[in-house]
Amino acid sequence: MLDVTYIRTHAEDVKQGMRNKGVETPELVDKLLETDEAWRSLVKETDDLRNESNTKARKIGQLMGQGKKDEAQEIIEHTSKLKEEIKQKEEQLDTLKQQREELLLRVPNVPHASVPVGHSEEENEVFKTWGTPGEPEKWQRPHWELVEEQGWIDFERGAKVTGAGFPFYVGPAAKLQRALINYFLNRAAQEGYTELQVPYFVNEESARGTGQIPDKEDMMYEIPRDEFFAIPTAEVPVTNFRRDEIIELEELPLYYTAYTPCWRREAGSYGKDVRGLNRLHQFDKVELVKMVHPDTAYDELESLREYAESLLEELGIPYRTLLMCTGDMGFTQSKKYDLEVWSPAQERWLEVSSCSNFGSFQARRMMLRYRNDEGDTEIVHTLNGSGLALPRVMAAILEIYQQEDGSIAVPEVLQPFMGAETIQAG
RNA sequence: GGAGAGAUGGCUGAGUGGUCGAAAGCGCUCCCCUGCUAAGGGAGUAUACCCCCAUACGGGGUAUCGAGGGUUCGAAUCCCUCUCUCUCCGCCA
Repeated sequence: MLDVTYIRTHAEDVKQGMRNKGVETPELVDKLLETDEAWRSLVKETDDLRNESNTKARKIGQLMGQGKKDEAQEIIEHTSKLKEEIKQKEEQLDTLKQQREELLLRVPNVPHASVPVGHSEEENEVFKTWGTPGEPEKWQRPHWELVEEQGWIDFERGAKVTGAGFPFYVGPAAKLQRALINYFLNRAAQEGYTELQVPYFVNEESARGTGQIPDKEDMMYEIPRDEFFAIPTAEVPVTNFRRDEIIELEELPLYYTAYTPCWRREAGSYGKDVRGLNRLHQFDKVELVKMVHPDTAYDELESLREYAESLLEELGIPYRTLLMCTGDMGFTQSKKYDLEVWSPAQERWLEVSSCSNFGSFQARRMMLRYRNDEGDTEIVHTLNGSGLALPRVMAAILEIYQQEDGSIAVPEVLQPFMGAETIQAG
């Protein structure tokens, strides 16, 4: 959610941002400002009436205290019309306020000046490439074939027990996954992130806070009986962790990390894109969240990106970093990088991390604030990134570190966690 | 799951229909006093929104005492619904 005052004073920038992102129509801004104007004048009228009513009530109280019942009674008789008026105004006010809110929620975040303008993923900028995306060896197999043959990941039994996209990881694959989680969490701790263990279900307010509702509620699994949502990413509980709080200046910046499973309905996905570990309904991820001073937000985005990149470099996985163009970056972000690893068997890039700056967009909706030098409250800026999403990293390892006999050379940094240098093929 | 108690400002905690956005204490900030320390005195100290004035400062108003609704001229205080917390019992990793 953007600041209305900002929209009022920078209407043209906001409209241009919308055009660049290709969402909604700029007329939305005009309609919003109109509604806002109407709402504000009605607030004034209503508050004035309420003031009158309060003044009278106070007067009555005084008179009663002095035992002047008759005089009090006289005033009381004159209040019924006022009461009715207030009630009417309040109803109108409710409607307008709601309209204003709805319009406001539909205005996307404005892209940062450094973001390339574009309409589709083709116009994303390759920001960085690391390592050599290799040609597949003739014996090198896609990860899904290998894991099925070796019994390391059991998609079929997962489908039996729950459904498609809910695999079992068995033996060495389960251990490899745990090794990655531990590695990522330990590295995040070194980097200054505070580790959180979080609820895996959230209520509607939290989903609203990070913007899954009203925009993307179809992505989430719902537990209607208890009115919970299964988290689609740890971003939701972690960012909401400090919702409705005022953070002292000295506390900033706050870095949080959490490992969680993530559940996504991924409605409408099928075909070869979702084979194996490419896309699942349940997957594991280590998430990174930053709450920072507005002045440092874009620097924090760079360091977040660099940190996520360093994980892939330490694992020896070739990757590239994309700077997302305006049309491909999403509603809530002002700037976003995607990290993609190379899958040699599929000869394609797979997204394993997305690092975003939301500016004040999320925090405003959550009333996540800090107290500045002057003691005034201001909205915190939030960022997040994956550090990293597990399945595709695992897929990359299973392919890149695959040896001719089907065994897997364990990346050096994971060996302490695995207690072995190789995962033997059976 | 059953029975009961409760939810007030950064914290503790008063307040059961009228001048209460809320006593008091603690904490915090500024000032004064004392040669440092301790003690003491004074002032200030919630959040959001609207309006005026004005790009600083300032002034006025509205709302908020867990949330939402209701009664009343007037609600922290009375009524209803919900949420959460605590105690006891049951169950349980």
